[in-house]
Amino acid sequence: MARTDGQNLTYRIVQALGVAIVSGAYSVKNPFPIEADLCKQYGASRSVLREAVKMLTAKGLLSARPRQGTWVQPEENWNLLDPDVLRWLMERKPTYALLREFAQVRLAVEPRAAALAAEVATSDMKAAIRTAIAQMAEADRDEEDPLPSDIAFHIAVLRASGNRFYSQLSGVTESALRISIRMQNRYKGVRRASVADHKKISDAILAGDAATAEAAMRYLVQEALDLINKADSAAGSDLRQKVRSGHN
Amino acid sequence: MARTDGQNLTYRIVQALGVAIVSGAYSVKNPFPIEADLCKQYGASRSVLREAVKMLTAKGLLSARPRQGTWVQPEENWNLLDPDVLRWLMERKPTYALLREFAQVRLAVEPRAAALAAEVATSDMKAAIRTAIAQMAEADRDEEDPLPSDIAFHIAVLRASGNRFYSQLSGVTESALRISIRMQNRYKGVRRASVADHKKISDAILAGDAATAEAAMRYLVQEALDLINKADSAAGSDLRQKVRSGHN
DNA sequence: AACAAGGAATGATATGATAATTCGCCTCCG
DNA sequence: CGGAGGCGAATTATCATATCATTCCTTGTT
Repeated sequence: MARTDGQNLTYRIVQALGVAIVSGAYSVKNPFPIEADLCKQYGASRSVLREAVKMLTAKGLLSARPRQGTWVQPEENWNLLDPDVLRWLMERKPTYALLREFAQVRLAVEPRAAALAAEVATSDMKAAIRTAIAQMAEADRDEEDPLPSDIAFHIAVLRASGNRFYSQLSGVTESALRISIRMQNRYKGVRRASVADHKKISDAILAGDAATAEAAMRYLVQEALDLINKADSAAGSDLRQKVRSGHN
Repeated sequence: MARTDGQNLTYRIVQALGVAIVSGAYSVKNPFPIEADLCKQYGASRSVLREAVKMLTAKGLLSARPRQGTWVQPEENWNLLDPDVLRWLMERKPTYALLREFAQVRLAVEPRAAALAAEVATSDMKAAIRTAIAQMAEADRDEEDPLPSDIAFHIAVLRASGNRFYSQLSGVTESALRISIRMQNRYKGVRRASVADHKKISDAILAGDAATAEAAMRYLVQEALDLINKADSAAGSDLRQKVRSGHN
């Protein structure tokens, strides 16, 4: 989907400004520029620039008033659950704190989603879950990257829950899961066990066993959360480099 | 906060179009108009109109291309967790399905938030929780509307969790909670018991008892979910009139 | 010192023109 | 007859410029 994928100038500016904002590039010392300056900086007309700013305003990142200029909103007003915002944050500032908080969201939602999926999943949805598991097993056998199928599994479960908010999280989740799971997979021992753990969830869902599915998913996500906490206490809080140096 | 609160023309149009879109006003039979027509319809200039459309695009409601025009995105692409989008949906199309799905989100998140709050809440946050409970009890005694303090309580707990995503939900939640809780409160018997139930959660959080807080919150929200399911099976699926006829 | 008036900075709105994209039609060639 | 290529039109994207509205800041008056 990727609504802000840089086709046209406006979206490229949204992207650039969005990343700059969540990276903390603007502050009291370096306030957000006025329209005229931004136009010069990006070589764009006022229309384009204003439209970009409006999109960021719609995501809660900016606010503007005549004579007062445009300014970055306090972080608590950002729409963290907007796919773009979360992606910008995860790609540029994947702090342990953010990963942990996101893992807590997963811990809250994914077990419930698994339970619901066990109860209401359509055959299409079940097929998607089964496929993801099969590909995970295959990747594990062939020593390939299990990340894509791992993500596909979690997204399939969220969708299969039949809850639109949960499904929504799958979109939000994509980029966050990528970083989150990659981190988890860097521990080979954990990875091997992980395939079996995922299969257990899948089996329970396919069998319509909500309680088992919920418990198994809770175990898996709790494990991810524990790993983040462990890594956090073992290291600093900015893991940009560590994550990027992971394979692929 | 209410970013689209109708101060200027642009935001008024965002509001009007947003409501129209989520209400299903546009379809194959009645496709989304082209810029020129919308300008005429709202008596606005192209700049303003394009900026409004861009904001709705940022929220996942619209998409546009040269020569193809602007069209409404399929519902699964809407940013349901955007405060504006959810508010528009809840105010115009509060179907039982949507309320149920939202209650499931609450069921997933709020117990965890209560548990976290018990562990990490600052004294400020604890004070907010205590205040909300006190006002709830007072409203109950004086036969006033317990809705505002009820909402304040749930929001205070979400914030006290220290998890930014949970806090985020409190903003998203405000309008949804309003409809959700109002519905719950229409049953007087439930309401009376409800104050005690809330107090139990509050006490556990203030005492730092995470497990009890979590269980008590789960019970409360599960009750809300059950109520929605009960009402759903007893009635049709559009409850606009019923909710509006509730007191206040 | 308090207050009022006016100027200036900045976003909000309006208008008109041009560019880019893509769909549908038409023509011309095979 | 069919298909490829081109041409025209529709629609958004971008640019440029002008004016309005809001509000901060200065300045002057009492």
